[in-house]
Amino acid sequence: MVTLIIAEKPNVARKIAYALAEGRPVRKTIGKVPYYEFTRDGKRIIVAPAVGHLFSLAPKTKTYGYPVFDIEWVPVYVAEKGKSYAKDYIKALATLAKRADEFVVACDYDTEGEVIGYTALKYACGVDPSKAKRMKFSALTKKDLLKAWYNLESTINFGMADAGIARHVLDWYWGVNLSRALTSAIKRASGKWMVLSTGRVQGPTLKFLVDREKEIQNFKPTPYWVIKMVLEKNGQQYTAVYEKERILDENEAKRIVEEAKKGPAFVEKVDVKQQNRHPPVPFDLGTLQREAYSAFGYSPKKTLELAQKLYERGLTSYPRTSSQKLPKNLNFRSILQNLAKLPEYKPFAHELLGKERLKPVEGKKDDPAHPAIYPTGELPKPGELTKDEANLYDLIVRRFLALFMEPAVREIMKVIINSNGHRFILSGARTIKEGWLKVYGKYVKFDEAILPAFKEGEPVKVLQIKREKKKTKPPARYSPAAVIKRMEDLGIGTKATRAQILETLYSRGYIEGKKKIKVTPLGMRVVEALERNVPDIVSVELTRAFEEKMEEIMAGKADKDRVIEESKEQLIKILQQFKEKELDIGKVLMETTGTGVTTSKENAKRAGTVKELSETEEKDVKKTIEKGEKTPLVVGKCPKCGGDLVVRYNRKTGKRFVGCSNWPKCNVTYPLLQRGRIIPTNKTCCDGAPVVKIREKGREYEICLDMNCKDWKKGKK
DNA sequence: GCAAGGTC
Repeated sequence: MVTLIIAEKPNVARKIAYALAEGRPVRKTIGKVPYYEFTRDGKRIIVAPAVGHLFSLAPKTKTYGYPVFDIEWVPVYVAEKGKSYAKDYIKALATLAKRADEFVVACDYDTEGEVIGYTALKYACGVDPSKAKRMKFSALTKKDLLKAWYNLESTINFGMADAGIARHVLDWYWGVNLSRALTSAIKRASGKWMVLSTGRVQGPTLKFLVDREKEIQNFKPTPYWVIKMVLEKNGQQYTAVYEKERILDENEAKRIVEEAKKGPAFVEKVDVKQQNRHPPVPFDLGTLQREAYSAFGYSPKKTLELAQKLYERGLTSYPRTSSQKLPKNLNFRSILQNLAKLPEYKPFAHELLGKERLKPVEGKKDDPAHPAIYPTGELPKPGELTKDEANLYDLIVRRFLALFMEPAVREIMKVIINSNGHRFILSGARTIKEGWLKVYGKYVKFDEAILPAFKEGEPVKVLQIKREKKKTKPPARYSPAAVIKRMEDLGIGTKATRAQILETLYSRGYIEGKKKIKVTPLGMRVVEALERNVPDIVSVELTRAFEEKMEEIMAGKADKDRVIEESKEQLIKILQQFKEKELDIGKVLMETTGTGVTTSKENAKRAGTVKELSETEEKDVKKTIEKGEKTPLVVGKCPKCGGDLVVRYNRKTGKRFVGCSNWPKCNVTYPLLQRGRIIPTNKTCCDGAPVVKIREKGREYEICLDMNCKDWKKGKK
């Protein structure tokens, strides 16, 4: 009797073997693939790894046309270039399977893990997946793994496997067919062979970049005035700003300056507050990618590659994680003792080792498969790391050290100066206790604006009061790190794929610019063509729909094959229509000459149907505004233009929503629940989105108006 | 030669 345990990856196979073995497991290899042999309770056990997906979907016949739905599972190295390493792993599993009579899947307990286990059993081991058992664990500790071993599930989770398989097939159907359709369209119009692509994640990602591009192209700067007061105290000059930060009317600005100049100016109020700033949370991959971008300018892809290298050298933990929590049983002291051997970390590590209790801060996000990224305590040898690797290592180590340190204390000072009835605000801020900034201040900067002491009622020596003309600025272009964040917020892609998908958009020629991403005319046209003909593929709703289907399959409420069949029927219709218009679509895609600057109206015109809808909608909103709702309810400030966010009603549907008072100059809107009374709260959440209180019969709750808010469900309590 | 998802 020999049991073969299949792990998701080599590193996990090793951990499982060491956890389950009585004594030391024996490490052996087949080719380059390591596996482990040992006994437990008299039972002979082998643990062998997959390396992620060993099998992938591929068309049965090698034709280049579309639609194509006839696909099958093949080894990854057959379907994709550069995956030859997988060959040895499949071979090793096949060999070991011959020696085994019992099979246990021990991949990550999620849909992808279930697919990895299922396909490995079926296609590498040549066994019936329904004969295999399942080890189910959420941490790779000895305790958890032993518990999982003694409480084996009698089968793998077929609901999960089916949901995962459906996800693979649906992504393939939509992505490959529409990519072929786009490629074919441009070929027919231009005669040129040029690979175009789209998919469930690429589509919406390119779409939000295009939306931003259009906002920038259509942006009309409006002038505004800022009034400043230059004053002197103890021989030093300071600048206070008028309480209303933006004045849209020049005459009003002039008047305020003239009146304020008359004086006398005195200190009306001094407000000094202390604020605790807690250390930042442990790194999940997305947060690390953003921080490395802001600290070193590394692209998300580069950061993942560097983190992978550090992980392979054993210096830091597994990087593809969405957790912001450290393992509960991690030996913090021993890691700190090791880090103390490096002179740059010695003082911080020693300070922490002097503490009685080491309690790191943790973030909200969690990941069943892996903890947050932390230094293992293994140290790099001198000269072992490249400059980039050393930078990232330093970032990870300092973040780790910061987690255990005291909060920083900031003093925030606000001096209100009154001059002839007009108020100016002089703001100061300084760090009065460094806390964790000692170790991490290198990577995060707080403003230091130190003010002298002011007394309420004291006269102020004003040197100058002036108005400055400014212009509103268009919204900023996305950086690669900001794209990853937006994808995270939208819930598209995964921590391991987002960076790669962004690279794909670059390589297709849809976007350009290393730090400030600009959509190329081609990228604009691709979104136009898709929006007009296959709006689903540029909408995040496709992901939502897939997720719903997968939930149903997992719960046994839907049948995998039925779901696949429905998607196929839907696609057949879409692709047929696309094919009929292929030449025209190709011509649109070719219109990539000129400045690339088009108005949204022009784009809408080109895109056809979109135009009609949006114009009537626009009119409706306009009428609603013109009609003048009686003093609309203000629920907050517009995060984009500073206007008022007010409750509005769609004329046609009567439904309420929140919009910016500067419409149509500003297009910020938020959806609103249709029930209950709206009560403003003065609070904001996601990127300045207002939080409102909803009062219904018998209950009330606060809610962030950003639908993608992570606390949405929680806030609803 | 196209997707998105694992992992090296």
